[in-house]
Parts: sequence; C-alpha cells; structure tokens
Amino acid sequence: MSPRPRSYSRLTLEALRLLGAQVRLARKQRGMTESELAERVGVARSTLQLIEKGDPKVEIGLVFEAATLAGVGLFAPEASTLAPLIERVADKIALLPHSIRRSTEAVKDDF
Amino acid sequence: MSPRPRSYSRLTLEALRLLGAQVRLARKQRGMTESELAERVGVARSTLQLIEKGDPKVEIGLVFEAATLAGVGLFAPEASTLAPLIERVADKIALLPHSIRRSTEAVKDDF
DNA sequence: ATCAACTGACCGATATACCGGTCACAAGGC
DNA sequence: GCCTTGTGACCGGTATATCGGTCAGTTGAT
Repeated sequence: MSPRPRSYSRLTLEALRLLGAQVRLARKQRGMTESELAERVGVARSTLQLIEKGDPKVEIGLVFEAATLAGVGLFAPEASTLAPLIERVADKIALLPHSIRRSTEAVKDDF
Repeated sequence: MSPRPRSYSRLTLEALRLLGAQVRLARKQRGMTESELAERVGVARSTLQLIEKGDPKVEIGLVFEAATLAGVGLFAPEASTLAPLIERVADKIALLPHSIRRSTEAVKDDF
C-alpha cells in the first residue's frame, strides 16, 4: 500500500556510480563477461548489471562481493585482511561513552 | 521454499564490518543517537543497527547514505563531489573493447 | 560479410529486507 | 541512590529485490 519513498544524497549516488564503474572496469580488465562474474558472485546477470550501474537498492554484500571477486580493493588496495583497520576503529569507539545522552535539552520554563 | 544460500568472502565481511564501525564511530563523535541518525537517513532504528553491525543484506544505498550523513568520507575524505573520479574510471573503460569475447576457447582437435 | 557471443533492457513470480513495535538491560545525569 | 534515555535483541507483516527468462541490438572474431 504505502510505498517506501527513498531519497539519496548526491554524494551517495556518486559513490555508488563510482563503485559500480570500478567493478565494471576491473571485470573487463580481467577479461570476464557479465555472466562469468555473475556466476562467480552467485547472482543473476540482471543483478550484476544493476551493481555495475550503481543501483542503490542492491544488497551491499552482493556489491562488495562482486568488487572483491573482480579485484577491486575495498578501503585498502591489495590488502589481504582489514582486521587491523577494524581494530583501530573499534579502539576509538571504546574510548567514547557507550550511550550518547542528549544534554538535557529541555528548556526549564519554571521561572 | 528454496532458500537463497549466500556466501561472502572474508574480505567482503571485513569491509562491511569496517564500514559499519566507521559509521558508528562518526555518529558517536557527532553526538548523535541511533534514533537520530536513523531518522535522518529515513530508516528504522533496527535497520541502522544492522548497518553498524556490517550486515550484508542491507540496501547499499541506505548504508552509503548513513555513512554520508554521519560524516564518513566514501572513497575521498571530505570530498564535495566524486565526479572527477567517476570520469577517470569511465575514460579507462572507454579504452577497452565494449564486449569481452572469450578467445575462441574451442580446442581445435582436427589433427 | 557472416555469425556466434556479449550486452542492454524488460518482466512476472517469489523469497526476503525493512518496518515499527516491544521487552529487558545498561548507563549516565541529577 | 534514582530515573530517564540510549542500546541490544527479537518478531510478524508487507512492500520489494532478486531471479531467470526473453528479445533486440551490437560487436568482434573469422
């Protein structure tokens, strides 16, 4: 009934298009057809086409997997693991308070 | 009936966890609650929790939007546009053949 | 020039991601 | 200490992403 209206910022759409283009480029450089990469990723060819177009409504896992199998380096080019990066961010998070409290915003109007 | 079995490579899962952690860190650094960021992004709080956990089955558009609104720089930190990067990749693609042909794989066994 | 192969686009069916609600617990301000 | 607020986790319903098929047009080898 009520459709789900979505809006994406320009930067988000650009990032999606860029990632999709990188997948496409990497796939061609490796001499793979759409069907080949799609099969490796485990998706239909139609889905891979959406990925390479930068469609926002695709599972992020599928997009990242396509990128990985095509040889696009996520975050770190040619890295075999991202564990150290994850740990670094986790440590930073640990330093902050567990729950963010809005500084009792209420305007006390008992004057 | 027939479930859709998915498998993700380790690198894909790590990249997802890293991105989720970055969103979580950026959100806290900006003093936003889960509900706040979720509302800004236009998703339910439960969905934002999946994003910050690095769940593979979330729309990539929502994840990128959360990252953008939280202040996580995608591809280029603090960039206002990714257009030049997109163009660079597009140019590279243009140099390659439009369709990838399997080099007549057939082993000619007419000996 | 021919022809197989790759690509672009579209579509109905169906498995499923997201919603939004609830509950329990943790934690930080007072 | 209290007590409000944020967080973690779970769940059924419903809108929808993905499949897998088809058709047409293009392209690149031979």
